[in-house]
Amino acid sequence: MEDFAAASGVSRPTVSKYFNDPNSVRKSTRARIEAAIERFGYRPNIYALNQNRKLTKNIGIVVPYLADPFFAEMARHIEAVVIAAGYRPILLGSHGDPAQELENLESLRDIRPAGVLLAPMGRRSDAERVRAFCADVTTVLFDCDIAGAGEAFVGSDNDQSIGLIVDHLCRTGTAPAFFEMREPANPNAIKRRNAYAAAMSRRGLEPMFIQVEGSGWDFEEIAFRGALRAIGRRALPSDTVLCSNDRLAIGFLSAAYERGWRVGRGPGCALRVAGHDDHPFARYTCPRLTTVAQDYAAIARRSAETLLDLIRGDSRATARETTLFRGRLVERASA
Amino acid sequence: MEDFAAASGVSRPTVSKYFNDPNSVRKSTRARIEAAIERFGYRPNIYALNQNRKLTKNIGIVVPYLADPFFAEMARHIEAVVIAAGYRPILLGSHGDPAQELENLESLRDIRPAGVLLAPMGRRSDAERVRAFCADVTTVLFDCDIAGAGEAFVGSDNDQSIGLIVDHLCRTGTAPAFFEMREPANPNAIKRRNAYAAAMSRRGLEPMFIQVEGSGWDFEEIAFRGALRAIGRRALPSDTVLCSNDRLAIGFLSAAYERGWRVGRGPGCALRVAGHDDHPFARYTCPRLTTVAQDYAAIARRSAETLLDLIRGDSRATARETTLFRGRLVERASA
DNA sequence: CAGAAAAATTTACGCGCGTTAAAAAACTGT
DNA sequence: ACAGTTTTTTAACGCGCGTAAATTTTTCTG
Repeated sequence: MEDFAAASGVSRPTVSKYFNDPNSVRKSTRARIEAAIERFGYRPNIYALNQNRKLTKNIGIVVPYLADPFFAEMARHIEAVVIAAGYRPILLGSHGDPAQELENLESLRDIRPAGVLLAPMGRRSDAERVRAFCADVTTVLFDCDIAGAGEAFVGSDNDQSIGLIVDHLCRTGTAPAFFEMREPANPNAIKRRNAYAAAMSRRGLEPMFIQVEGSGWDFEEIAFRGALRAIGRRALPSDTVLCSNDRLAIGFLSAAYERGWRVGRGPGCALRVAGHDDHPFARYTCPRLTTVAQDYAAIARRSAETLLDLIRGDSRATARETTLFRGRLVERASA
Repeated sequence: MEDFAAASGVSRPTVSKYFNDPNSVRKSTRARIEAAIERFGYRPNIYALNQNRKLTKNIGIVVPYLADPFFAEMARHIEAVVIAAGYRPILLGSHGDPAQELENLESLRDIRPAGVLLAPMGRRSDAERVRAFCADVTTVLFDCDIAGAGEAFVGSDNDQSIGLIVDHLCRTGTAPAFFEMREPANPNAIKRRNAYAAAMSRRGLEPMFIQVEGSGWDFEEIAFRGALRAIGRRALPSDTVLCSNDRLAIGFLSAAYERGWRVGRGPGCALRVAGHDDHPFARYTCPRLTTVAQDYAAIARRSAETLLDLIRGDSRATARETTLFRGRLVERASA
């Protein structure tokens, strides 16, 4: 920057000032600096720069698993909002590993982020240390909540969304059985399980569970194997199956097809299958998956804007806020 | 670090030395430092640290689109290799935007990476400026080649893999038509098109193309719409369709199902569909997708190790090397 | 125990910047 | 052309570290 300043005939502090806000310097000097940029292609080192700024423009985004299109999509939305607000997103995936999650948070400290948007891994997260991080860095959680961590939480209203789809399924056919992992790593899964049970109870019906074994992030495979066995044993308690999430539904549909069970609501269909989330691939399953959409855009926008408000100091000191967005029924062919 | 050194009763340069290589200090001082780490949880700031190291341990990884599970999966493999080698991966996705691709490369400069692994976006990439970057930073390309850019390229042998699947399809039924985007952004698509034409020619057959319109990264949607129309018009030149990649195949299968065309090779099937890549979701389509697998692990390993060799100076000055891995036929139910 | 070798300390500079305060220069209106 | 108001420059310090050379301390060898 020293050399660049000399080359552009301006002092270094002025150049620094320019990069901090081009409008803070006189038009004539701005022109000189910009001409020099054109000539030499100089740009300040963002990391050296962040070392001294009192407030950086860095926003960390941490998701549990980038190879899951749900999180990839969510991250994509959030990054767009963050960039539009003039901040700099740093996206980190934790590969489904709680240790990596902590490592990601710790490494974020080094860039002194203005704030962090964190989708925790869930039950496997080290809640204690996540809370400790949130105490130091302004953080907003999304998708998955950890009690007492972060300044706010933005997610989906599982009660409402599960109610919605159970409603739809009951209205259009047999009451659904609930297909899920026996020991899900995600608190949302627990909430959905309970929401399902409650929805059934409201109708005076006994909840029916199909629980499959498995752990890790290979949900489709877990569901595929589990469904294959359940269908093989003819152990389905209902001809309608509500899967705890779309990735499980994708595996389930694949298994049903494999077994020759026609899925859908038309005549000749043996089974109805529904999911939850409106996963990017849900529209291309066979048949196309009926599901309840999480509002990716709204969750992304709200969580990012909540964080930005906190950073800007517009809404300090208020109590921890929880925002739950309603799901939207996406009626396709599978149920 | 100053304070930490004082607290642990050791000088700062020694602490610095310790973090550079714990074995370079005496056992007794190592113990004192580690005790202090235990007590205070100190860790050096990775960015400040990289500012002065002559050689950093940073490896940049840039892929065109993280929301595409193919790249997410590839990145996952590469990160694992890089970490295992004791380096620090920095993963950046370009959101399908050439400008973002350049921005990612430029921002990588700021962390002075030891090297970069780049999967270029393809024809839309700014080849000139990518080459300029590669001239400054040791770079290995993977998945998609740009002539003259980087020290090496690692990818798939499209000739071999397309030959393999065409072979399989011809041996087990009708010769395939080739389903693709009319103007693909990816050079691999062009190679596959040519490989298909060549494979057909070798058999004395006329190549048959089904080309759909569309641009961007929403391949499934493009294929879905295109296939819907092609099937609707009964414009399929063959009862066997080879898709240029699995994402197109996923869309195609969805459209075929929608139209009530049974896909597979058994009796009662109207259509066979095959893909290319062994996309993470290819095993869960209905029917499960026959495809030719790219060797994710091998490509990841080879590209990372080629880069690391270059960094370590084991193999400088040699000519630009191109490594193509063979595809592996994955015979599932769809063809 | 002396002497040699190894390790640690001291001192100092550098990376690429932000930031501040005081001094100098460049503009504004008249 | 002048006082008054921006803007810029100068000078200096700081961030959190790596690194190098010279010096001192510790440890090892016999």
